[in-house]
This record gives sequence, C-alpha cells and structure tokens, in this order.
Amino acid sequence: MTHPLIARLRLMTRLSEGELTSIVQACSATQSFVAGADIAPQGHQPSGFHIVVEGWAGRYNILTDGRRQFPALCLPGDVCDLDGLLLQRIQSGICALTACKMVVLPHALIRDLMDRNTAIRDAFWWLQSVENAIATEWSVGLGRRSAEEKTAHLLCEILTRLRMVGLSVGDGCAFPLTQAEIGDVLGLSTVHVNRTLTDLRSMGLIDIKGRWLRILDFATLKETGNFDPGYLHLEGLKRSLGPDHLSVHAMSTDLQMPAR
Amino acid sequence: MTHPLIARLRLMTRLSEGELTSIVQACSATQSFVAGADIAPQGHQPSGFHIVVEGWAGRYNILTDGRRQFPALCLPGDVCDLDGLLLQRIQSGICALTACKMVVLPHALIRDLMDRNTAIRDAFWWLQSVENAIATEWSVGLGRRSAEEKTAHLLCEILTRLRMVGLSVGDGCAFPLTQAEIGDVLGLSTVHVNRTLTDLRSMGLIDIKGRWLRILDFATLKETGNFDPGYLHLEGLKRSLGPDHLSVHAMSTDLQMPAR
DNA sequence: CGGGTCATTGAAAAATCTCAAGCAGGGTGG
DNA sequence: CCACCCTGCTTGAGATTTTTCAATGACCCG
Repeated sequence: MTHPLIARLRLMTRLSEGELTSIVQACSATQSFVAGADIAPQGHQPSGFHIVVEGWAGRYNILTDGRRQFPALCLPGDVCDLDGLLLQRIQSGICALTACKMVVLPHALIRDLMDRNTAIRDAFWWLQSVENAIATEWSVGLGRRSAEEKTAHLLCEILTRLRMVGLSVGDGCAFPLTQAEIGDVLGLSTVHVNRTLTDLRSMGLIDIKGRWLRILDFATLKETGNFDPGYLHLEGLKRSLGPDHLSVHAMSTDLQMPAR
Repeated sequence: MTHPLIARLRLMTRLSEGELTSIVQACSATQSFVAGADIAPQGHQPSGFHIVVEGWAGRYNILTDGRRQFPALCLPGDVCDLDGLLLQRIQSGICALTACKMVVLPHALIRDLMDRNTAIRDAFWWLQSVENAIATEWSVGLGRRSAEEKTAHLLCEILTRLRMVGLSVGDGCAFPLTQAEIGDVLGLSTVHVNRTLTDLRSMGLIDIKGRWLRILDFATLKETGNFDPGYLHLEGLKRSLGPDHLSVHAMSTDLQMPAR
C-alpha cells in the first residue's frame, strides 16, 4: 500500500513508478500515535524522515515560560523533519495533533537512494523547498497580518493543502485543531482566536463544527486573508529538462470541482 | 580569491580544498549593487544561487497594501535563494540593504557538481537546513515573543552570525539596518522599534551608533531575548561517518575572545 | 453522574500602532 | 562655505488591537 507522500510525489514530480517503489520499500512499517503524543521532543536527533500517513502532526517550539508556537503543520503526505538529515538536532519537537500514523524512512536508506538517483534527490530537495516557502508565507502572516487576515489565510491554506492530497470533500475538510492550537499557529491568544472565528462565521465565510471545516465563501475568505496559493507550488517540481508543458498534473486552486 | 561562503563551508563541512575550489570556479564574477537595489523582484525565477560576498541583502515580501516583511536576512556567506533551484519561482524578492557584492552560481553548474559529488550536495542541503532552522526560530519570535524579546534576540543573532564569518570586532559588528527595516524583520512598527531600542540602550545592554552595533552586556541581552544559539548550528554539518569528534571547528558562542 | 476539555463571553489591562511633529546629520547645489 | 533637503531618529498622545483574567456553558467519555 502506498502512502500519501508517494501519491504527492507521483503528482508533483517526474519520479518513475520504479523510483516511487524504491522509496516505499525503504519505509518502515507504519507507527501509530494517539492524539497528543509527543512523537519527538525538542532538540531530538532523528534517524529517519517521519512521514505523516494519516492524521495531523505539528512541529512545536515551547519557550521556557511555556509559550508555544507551531512553526509548521504536518498533514498527510508531509515529512516532519526533512532538515534532520544533516543537522545534529532539530530545535522543534513533533507532536500528534490527532491520532496519527507515520512511516519512517531511515536516513541511511534515503542517503543511499539519493546517492544513486538524482531524481529522488531532487524530489526531496523540492519537498524541502516547498516547506521553506510555506514557512516564509507564515512569517509574513505572523509579522504583518491582522488576526482576521491570518485566520482566513490559514483556513484557505489548510483546505488547499488537504485538497492537494485528496483529503477534501467539496468545500470542506477535516479540521481537528483546537482554538488554542490555532492560536499557537498564528501567534494569537485562544480568546482572540475565538472572537476572530466568530467574526468569520458571522460574515458567512466559514462553518466549523465537529472537527470539520466548511468554507462557505472561498472567494471572500481568500480576499480577506490575502491568500495566494502560489507559495504552495501546486504546479509541482520545476521541469528544467524537456518542454515545460503545464501538465495534466496542474491543479485548480479554485473550489469548483467536488473532489471525490 | 575566495568568498565567505567558501570560508564557511571550509569551517562547517568536510569538503576538501579541491571540492571548495570546484565551487569557487563555478561562480560568476562578482556583481555589485547599490544600497536599496532590487536584486530580484518577488516571484522571480532565478537561474543560479545568489551568494552574498559583501554587504547585507534581505529577502522581502510586500503585501498589496504596502506592508512589508523580511523573512530572512542574507549576510556575507549566505545564499539568498537556495530554494530557487527547483521551484518555478520564489515568492520573496531580494533587495540590497547596503551596497553589496554578489556572486552567482548557475543552477546548471550546481546540479552538475551535486550530481557528481554527494559531499557537495550535502553541503548545500545543510545550508538549506540551517536556513530553515533560522526561519523556524524567527517564526517563534514573530508569534510568541514581545517586542523587547524579539529585538534582543535579533541583535544576538546578528552578532553571532557575523562572528561566525569573521566579521565581528570584539563585542561589536556592522549594523546598517534602519529602524524601519528592523520593524519589517520583527513585525513591529518603526516607532515601536525605536522605543524598544531606546529601552535596551538605557538598560546598558547595547549601543548602536553610526551603523555599528556594540553589545555591552551579552549575557543579559541573551537572557532578555531568550537567545539560544543552537539553531544556528555553529557546530557544522553532522558527521555521520567516522567518530563524531566535536572538532576543532567547534566555535564558542560566548563573547570572550576578541575575534580578529 | 462527574470530571475534563473545549468554546464562549465580558471587562479591564497591556502592548502596539498611528498620527503628528520636531530634531539631527549627511549630501548637494549655489 | 552655507542654506536646504532628504532620510532617519526621537518623542508625545490618543486610538486600536490583542491579551489577560475570570466566569459560564457545551459536550464527551468513562
């Protein structure tokens, strides 16, 4: 059985089925975690890539006085610790935001794959670049967007990212984050998140209930949050070789087709 | 003549002199920019790595209404656009914060080097990981630190990073940023930056004048900003092969030895 | 049913921003 | 050499955003 990272690489890169298979075979059996599990503490040194197969995880940093920030959300198909390959330790910890399943790809095997196959190397480099781009966009939001803008932006991003891996349903998707967790993503207090969500709800833009998000008016929400999906690089890895045909892989970022 | 990136790689990785030379030879002649120059606009697609040789550059994002955020500062020895290798475009622009000199390493040549030499590939992967780690730390600051903490943290980071490449002098270093630019790094208004700097100054922690920063009490400033230099990975690339002797390259992060 | 987590609301406090004005220094044209 | 201008720094005062504290309600699970 293949996991969502493979599906994503199939869509976004030009890896062959053989190359994809070699990655799958390098992965360990899936590990399960309960919601709230501390998958890796701050300062850990991972020995392999942790790949989210199911559920949501988050990278967290906690300051000495308890303030917490999530510098990244890891959704199905994401690698939580791409930078653990060559760094002595990762400053962020990884926690399970929901019950989740992971697969581990040991560094030694990745290195071996990358040594032998530059396309695989490129695929992982690309993943890291996309992650970087998302981090950049988050910085912009943290530094320069208002609470309402940040919140709208995050919701747009999450639906778009989940759609990308086939986990959206029409205009909705799972949304298991508590308001405290949203606050730790956006750099806001829980109370303020609550008020902001209430506002967006009363404007008729969104509907969150029962751990499910529906975006009722994507166009307006997108505008409210200044959301431009370019940074998610839905067009996939740059095809420097061969004609740059905007392939059949190109994905719409609008909410027209009901996925699934 | 070698540029600071080479010096940094010599210190932080295990690249041989031959490997370093091959990188140097792949670089173009240095290009000069005046302060304020727009080196690359937002959304550009670079055709090579832009490496800062002298001066400071910044990655910037500007929102439609003019708000600006710098997601990264590029100091001598930094590559401004590591993620441009495989992404179609980079959302951030690059601007010259001071007069600066750059060298360009064309993507085609980098790819060739990396294809042939996994140590070189690792070196660039490592650079990207460190950049990522810095971005993560900035996210934490933007989201969860107060103005005073952020400011103290930034000043500690800058001195530490410049020291790393031999550009500090005792407890001081160049500091060409205007207060507006500091605001765009920290997500603060110019006025508030001014007040915060005034506070730090009146506490006897720092002295900024004439584009020069002196940190008068590093220990206290570090504590004020919760600065832990671990995320800068001054220990260099993980040595997975061979004994992990904390090498002669290990650098002190305290301010005891006058550099130079 | 009881305890726990999460969402919601009100009110006051704190942090930060905006607007506005004055000041300082460097560079330039006359 | 000097007046002027521009940029950047500084300061005050009030507005706004966001946080903190505190209490209540809703829901789920054992």
